[in-house]
Amino acid sequence: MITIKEIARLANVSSATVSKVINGKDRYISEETRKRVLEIVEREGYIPNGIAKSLKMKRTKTIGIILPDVMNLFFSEVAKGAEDAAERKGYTVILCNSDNSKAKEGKYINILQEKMVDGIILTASEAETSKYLERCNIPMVLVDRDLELEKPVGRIVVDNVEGTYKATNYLISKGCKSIGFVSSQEVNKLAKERLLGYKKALRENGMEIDPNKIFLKSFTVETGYEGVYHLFNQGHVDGICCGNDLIAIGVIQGLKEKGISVPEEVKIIGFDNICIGKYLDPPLTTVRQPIYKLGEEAVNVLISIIEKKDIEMVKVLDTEIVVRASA
Amino acid sequence: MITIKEIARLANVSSATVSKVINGKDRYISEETRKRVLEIVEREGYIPNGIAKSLKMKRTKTIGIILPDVMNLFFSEVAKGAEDAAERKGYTVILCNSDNSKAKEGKYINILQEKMVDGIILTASEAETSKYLERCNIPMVLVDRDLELEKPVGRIVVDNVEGTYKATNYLISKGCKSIGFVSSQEVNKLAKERLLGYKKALRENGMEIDPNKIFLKSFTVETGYEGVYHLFNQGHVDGICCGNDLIAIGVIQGLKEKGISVPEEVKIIGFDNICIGKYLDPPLTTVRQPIYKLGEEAVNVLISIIEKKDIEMVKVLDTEIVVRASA
DNA sequence: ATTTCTTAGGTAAACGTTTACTCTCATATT
DNA sequence: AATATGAGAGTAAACGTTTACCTAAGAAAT
Repeated sequence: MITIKEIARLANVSSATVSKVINGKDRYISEETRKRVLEIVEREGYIPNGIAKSLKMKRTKTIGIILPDVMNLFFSEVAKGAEDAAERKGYTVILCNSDNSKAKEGKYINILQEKMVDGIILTASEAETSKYLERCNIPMVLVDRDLELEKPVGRIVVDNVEGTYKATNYLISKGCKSIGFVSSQEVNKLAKERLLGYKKALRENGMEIDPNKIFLKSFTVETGYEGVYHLFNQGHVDGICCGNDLIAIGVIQGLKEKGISVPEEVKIIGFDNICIGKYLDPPLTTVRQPIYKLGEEAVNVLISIIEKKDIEMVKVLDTEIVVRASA
Repeated sequence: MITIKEIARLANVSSATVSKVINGKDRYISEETRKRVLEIVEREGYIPNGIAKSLKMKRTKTIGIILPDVMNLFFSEVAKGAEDAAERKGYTVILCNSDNSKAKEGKYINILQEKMVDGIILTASEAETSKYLERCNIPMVLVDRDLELEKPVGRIVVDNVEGTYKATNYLISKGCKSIGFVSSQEVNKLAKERLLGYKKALRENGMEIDPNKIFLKSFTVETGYEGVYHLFNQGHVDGICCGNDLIAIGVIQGLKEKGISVPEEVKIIGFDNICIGKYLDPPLTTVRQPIYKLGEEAVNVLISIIEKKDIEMVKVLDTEIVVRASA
């Protein structure tokens, strides 16, 4: 690899001059020299060594994004939103899959610090701990899954209570009298909030909260599938509010197996609006989260923190019901 | 941030000694000194500066992965496979979405070179060019979409001709007499090969190749949807071989709208076996590619090249028909 | 008694940039 | 005539590591 010194030698100038030309700090460089240097840079195919630059400048123009699993439709959309926004601002992103493991999450936080990333976007793993996080002094933005932390971090979330509250109310407005809830266990704030919204809606409508109609395991298709069997063993429902769309997929599958028609016998509403929802059968009615924007805003806020523009650190994005055919 | 020099000062040794201890090159370090240094490292929460290390060592333990779009179920699985494999080998991955744009792809190749990644995994954008690529002298592995290149690169692909050949034969074995093909335009080798396999199967079975039964646009749900209308305007088919699963999703949706039943009236087979296929209605019969493994092997081969173990540079992975309900 | 080997650890260059200073003219100002 | 200003470019330190080479001292071998 050819270096700046080599270019300098070929152009008969000092490396300082080459550096200035390349970086546009050419106020005191003659047009002639500038041209000559640029020509040689072009001809030799010189590519600046970003590592050396980062060492000197103490910034890498790189951010890390830690999320449970990019194969998950939700997180891949967050990742895309984040990467797109980063690219627009001249940053590059390192992708880290935590597989919902605290250990892996901690390991990555460490690696990212070693790699001197300028900031980190984190969708925390499910179990709530913050040991690793508190002692990391790189700018950080939490997205989707919020967390109680001492240190100041950005947060991009939606109002989850409101989301399931609206969803449940929607089912009620459609005439459901007995509504079940299938979601993840209350291991984190997000899961707690979604359960809360469901209960709140029932309570406000004078409907009984029946533990037998609540099935909590994890945010997966399998949970939805199991949930159906659980709910229908315990009795009967005519509507199911799902903790997310993956669960809704499993629920619909389970109901099909049981020969129960959606939405005629049981109405289903999901949460997230993942991109595949509209191709399901029936197309999924759901609570839309602006997933892509979640990633985008996370990067915007993170870069504001990095570049020390001060800006609102917390953004609560809006949810909205997307009516399709499942409810 | 505390540096190695600071640690050295606190431990009353030279920074060389600290470096040796940290990196386990401690053959000539007394146990006493080793302990003392390690304790101070721990106590002070020292994190090595990977950038400085990379500059000196001329390697970053980072690889770049360029793919069209992580939001696409296929590529997100490739990405996951790649990231998992990289993590196991102590590498970190920079994620780049090309959005199928040559310009963006070229830009990223450049950025990755500046960031001094040790290697690049590339799923080329659709249009075939290699200008940028030929002049990049970083180890590279092509995955999924193969490309003619002068320079030596790794390649991880499946036999696409065989894939659609098997798929079409499967439809024929199920009694289809008139088989359509909906796929992407022949902009790259992959698309060409898939079309070839379809034609080959028809030819070998003495069936006519009818251009009206072939609709080529892009590898998207929309193309599948449009394809149905195109095919049924031109006449009638009783089986459709799809260039990938996303197209199959669109095809099924289009057929539903037309009130045509799958698989009774028209049988559908996809390609890829994306994770959502089994939850479709009807569950999608498809040609399975080992998508996750594609990413995994890409990283394995790439790292072998980087670390100069020599190894087979080209891997052709197997496909297999996954029978579900759509055909 | 001299040489050689081994253990323990230090010195300082090098990796490829950026940038605060410095230097030299030439021109403008007093 | 002396001084200030500005254009144009160079010098060298610094960023935080790693590592080839050096030193010193004690043990072992000759």
